[in-house]
Amino acid sequence: MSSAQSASDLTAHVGYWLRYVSNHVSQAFARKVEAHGVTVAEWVVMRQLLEEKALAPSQLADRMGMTRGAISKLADRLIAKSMLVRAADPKDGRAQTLALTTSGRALVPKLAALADANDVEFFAHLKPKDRATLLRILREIVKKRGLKSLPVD
Amino acid sequence: MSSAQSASDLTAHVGYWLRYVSNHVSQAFARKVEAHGVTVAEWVVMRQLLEEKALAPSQLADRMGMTRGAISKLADRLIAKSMLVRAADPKDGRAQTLALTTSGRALVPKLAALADANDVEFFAHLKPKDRATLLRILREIVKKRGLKSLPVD
DNA sequence: TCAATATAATTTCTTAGTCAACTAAATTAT
DNA sequence: ATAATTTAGTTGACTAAGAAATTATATTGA
Repeated sequence: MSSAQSASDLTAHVGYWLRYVSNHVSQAFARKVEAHGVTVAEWVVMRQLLEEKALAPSQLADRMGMTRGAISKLADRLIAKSMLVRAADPKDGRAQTLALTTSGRALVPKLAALADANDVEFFAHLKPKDRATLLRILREIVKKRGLKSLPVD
Repeated sequence: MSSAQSASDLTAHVGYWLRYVSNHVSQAFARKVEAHGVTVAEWVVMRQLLEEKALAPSQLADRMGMTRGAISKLADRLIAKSMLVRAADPKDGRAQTLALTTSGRALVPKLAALADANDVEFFAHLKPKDRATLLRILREIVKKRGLKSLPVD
């Protein structure tokens, strides 16, 4: 008869292992991009802007699951690093638009290579079938649970 | 001929989907425990102490992948909430030991129930075989890559 | 023995986020 | 036409973390 209260084993939870692996993967990637002077969240913004040319802060906030305040400050930092420019929207006096600078655009492929390398580092050793299954299950959860927006951190 | 620089699709990365799902799961859990006035990291500390009776801050830091400074402050908060007590180690004048109070011990099973519910919410709909495969793959990555300590957030 | 070093914990400073209050511009409704 | 409301973005107060400096105690070695 143990005196321990009931509290099921933490490691029985799928969420535990998911967070465990995910956090290690993210931290490893953070260390890689840090060498180029940007954070993971900053990288995601830059990556979005490579595809979209220019976006409103509010659109970035929605896509990334961050608040507008956070994007506002994140943009300030990237502007200070000469990676981004802020411009007034001529159509709407309230709106701003964010776009990559030339040096910002030049950095994205370098960071993308680090993202590729990080994924290889953690997942390339998986058997192709397992890797496909993992992706399928994760996408399935997103779809079934109707998850929206990428919470970057 | 597109003018876009090369930067492979973000969503091709396993790490992307892993973080996407993991962050949603963690945030959902954070909202649940918040109602009881504790954070996820605080919950993990309390959960550890239910099993171990008492631990040194340094041991908690190692297990959780947090710095000693972070544990020091986290313990302060839990002590302020009357969930934990700090005691001097009689053997070593430098050392401290952290243990649950009676109310702390009483709260753990309630939080454990929320952790169970959260896992059900996100993963119960999976086919049993998929669920088992997911767990196996995640544990395999931890083992193969020699990942240590839980980075809580 | 007692000086040098190592270890445990805390504190200070900085960073990056949230939330809520705020400012300015656009839209809606009277 | 203009008052009320909504929307876009920024700012300030606060939170929780990490890194480095600091304090106190233990251990090692000359």
